[in-house]
Amino acid sequence: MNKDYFYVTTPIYYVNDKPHIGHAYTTILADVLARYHRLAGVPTHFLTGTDEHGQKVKQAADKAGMSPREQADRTVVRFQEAWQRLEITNDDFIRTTEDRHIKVVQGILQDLYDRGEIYKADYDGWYDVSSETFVTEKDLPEGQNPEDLPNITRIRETNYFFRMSAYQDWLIQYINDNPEFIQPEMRRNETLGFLRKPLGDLCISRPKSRMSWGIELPFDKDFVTYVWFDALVNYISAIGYRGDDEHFKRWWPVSLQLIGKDILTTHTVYWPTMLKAMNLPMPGTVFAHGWWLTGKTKMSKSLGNVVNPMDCIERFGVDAFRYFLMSEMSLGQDASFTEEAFILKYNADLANDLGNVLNRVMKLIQKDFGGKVPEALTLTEAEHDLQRAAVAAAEGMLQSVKAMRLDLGLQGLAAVVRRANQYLEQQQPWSLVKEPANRERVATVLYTVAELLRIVSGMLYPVMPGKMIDLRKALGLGVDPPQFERLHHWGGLTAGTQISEMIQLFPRAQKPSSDNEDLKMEQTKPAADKAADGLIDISEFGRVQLRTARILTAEKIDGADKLLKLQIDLGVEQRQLVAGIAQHYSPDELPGRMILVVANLKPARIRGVESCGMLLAASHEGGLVLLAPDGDIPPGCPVK
RNA sequence: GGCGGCAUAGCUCAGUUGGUCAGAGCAGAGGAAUCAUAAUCCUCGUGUCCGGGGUUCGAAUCCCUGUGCCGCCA
Repeated sequence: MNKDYFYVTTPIYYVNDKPHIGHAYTTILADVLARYHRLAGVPTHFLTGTDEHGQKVKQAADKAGMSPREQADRTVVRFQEAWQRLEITNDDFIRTTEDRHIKVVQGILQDLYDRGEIYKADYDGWYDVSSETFVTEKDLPEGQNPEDLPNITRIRETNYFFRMSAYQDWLIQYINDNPEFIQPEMRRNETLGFLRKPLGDLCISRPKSRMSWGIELPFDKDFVTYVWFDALVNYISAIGYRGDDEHFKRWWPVSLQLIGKDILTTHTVYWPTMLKAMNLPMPGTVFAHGWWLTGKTKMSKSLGNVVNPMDCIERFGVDAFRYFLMSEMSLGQDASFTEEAFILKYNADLANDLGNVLNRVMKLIQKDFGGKVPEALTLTEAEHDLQRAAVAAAEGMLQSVKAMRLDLGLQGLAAVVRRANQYLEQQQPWSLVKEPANRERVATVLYTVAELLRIVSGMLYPVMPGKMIDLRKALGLGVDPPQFERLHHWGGLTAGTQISEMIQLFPRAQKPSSDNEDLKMEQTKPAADKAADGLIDISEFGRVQLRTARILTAEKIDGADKLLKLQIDLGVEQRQLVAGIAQHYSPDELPGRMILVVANLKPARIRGVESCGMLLAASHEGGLVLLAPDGDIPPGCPVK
C-alpha cells in the first residue's frame, strides 16, 4: 500500500443502463479497496459517476418528451440510490453534464487544438450507428456487404481528429517499462498486441447535424465532442484539473483505475495518449476485471439474464452480497453468479463459521461470566498458535489488497475462523467449567476466541461494514470503525467489558428449492429404510426444526376451499405458508395467534402459492385444532 | 489465420524462484460432542496435476508438440 495517498476510480456508467451486477461489482470493489486504505490511514479519494451524453440518452429523452438533461436527471438517481444501498462510500460523484466537467473538456480541447494536436479532416466511409463508431470494411463480418447490415451507413463528413498515432511508439515503450501500468498481465499483452499494428488518429467530434447531445467543441460550434473523449476526462475534471490546482496535484496521478475488460482499449490506448498530449503523468494502474456469468452465459442486458443486485440484497443483506462478490471473484478472471453458490458460501462462511463462533462464545460468556469479557491469564501453546494465525490472516488480508487478490485474503480469514471452531472443540470450555478449579482456564479460552473475533471483524469490516459493526457491538467494542494498527496486536479486548444480548449475525439461509431434486430423493431414502420398524432415533427427529411463530395475516386462496394463505412472523424473518385449515378456522380469527411450525420444510407450491413451512395441528374425527405454546413466548423460538 | 491465456479431486479453485506440492473449501460417507443458527469437531480421496516428447539427479512447476476451451486482433 502506498502510504501517501490512494485515488481510485470506477468507470462512469452510462445513464441509460440500469445498475446491474457488473456495475455493482466494480463499484463495490472500489469501495472495499477505498475502505481498506482509509482504515490503514492512507488518505483516500474514491470517484464514481455517470456518463450522460450520446445518442441513446437523446433518443430516450425524445421518446419520453423531455430534454436530454431532464432524462439524465431522472435516470442518474438509479445509480445514486443503488450505491447508497450498497453502502458505497465514494467521495465524489461526477456527472458529465456538470459545468465543472464541461468546462474542463472544452479547455483541454482548445489547448490541444491550439497546439496542433487536433486537426480537421474529411472522413468518407462506413459508420456503425449502434456503437457510434467509424468502421472500416475490414471490421465487418467476412463476406458481408456493408449496405446489407442494418446499423451500418455510409457517411461523408468533416471531423476533428486527435493525433493519437504520434504517441504509438512512446506508449509501447511506456507499457514495456511499467509492468504495473496495465493489469492483469493478460490485458497488458492484449494492449501490446493491439499496438503492434499502426495506430490511427482518433476522431473526437461528431457533427451536430447528426448527434446534438454532447459537449460543443470550443473552436467549432457545429460539432460536439465524441463521447469517449468526453467521458475519460472525468477522471481529472472531477479532481480539479484546470481549476483547482492544489486539489488536482493532491490526487493525480490516479493510483488505480478499475474497468471491465470490455473497455480496455479506451483506457489503455486512448486515455494514456490523451494524457500524454496534455503533459500529464500516467495512472499508476489500470486494472481490468472479468465478468460475472450466470451459468455459462455472459451477464448482459440483451440476454435478459441480469441478476439484479437489489434482489440479492433484499434476500440476503448488503453485507453478504458484498462478501460473495469479493470472495468468489478471482480478480481478472470471470466468475459465475448462481443462487446456489451464493447460499452455499453464505451458509458455510458466514452462518456456520463466523456467525456460529460468535454465538458460541457469546453464549458461554453470558452463561459462565455474567456477560463480561473474562480475563486471559496463563496462555498455553494453543492460544499462542491461534494468536499467530489470526495476526497472520490479518496481515495476509492486507497483502491481498495490495496484490488485488481479495479472494485469497478472505479465504485466509475464513480459515482462521474455522480454526476458532476447532480450538473451542479441543478446549471444551463447556466441559471444563463444570469443575470450579478450571475457571481461569475457561476464561482464557473464551477471551482468546473473542479476541480473535475482534481482529477478524476488523479485517472484514471494509467488505461487510454493517455486519462487522454489529459483531463488534455484540462484543462490547462500540460502534466506531476498527483501527487497523490495533488489529495487528493481540489483546485489544478489555477484560470486564459487558457484551450484548445474543444476536444472530447471519441467520442460516434455506437451500435453493429449484434443483437437486434427484439428489434430495436419494438422501432421504436411507432414512426411510431405517424407519421400517416405525421407530426413529433422536437425530432423525432433530432434523425437524420446530419453531414458534405468530400469524400476521390470513386469507383464503381462490378455488381451494380447504386452504388458507398465511403470513407468519418467525422472529428473524417473515414467511408465507399455506395451511389446510380453512374448514376449521376463518381468516379473521387467526391474525395474532401463536402457532408451532416446521421451519425447515422444503418450500413447495400449493395451488400456485408458495409455502415455506408447515403449521402443526392435531386432528380427531374430522375436527382439527391448532397447536400453540402454553404461555407467553416470542415468535422464532425453537421447539424441542 | 495471427498473438496471448487457461487446462490440478464430483464442484470451485490454491500451488511463490523446479526438490514432502499432490493441497484447501464445498459436496459425499462414517463417527464424536452438545456451548452454538443440526450449526460444530474428527476420520475417509491410488486424482494419468489435458495427451505426447524433451531438459534435469529430480517437473503440476522449464522447453517443444498435439488436443480442448477462452480472450484480443484479423
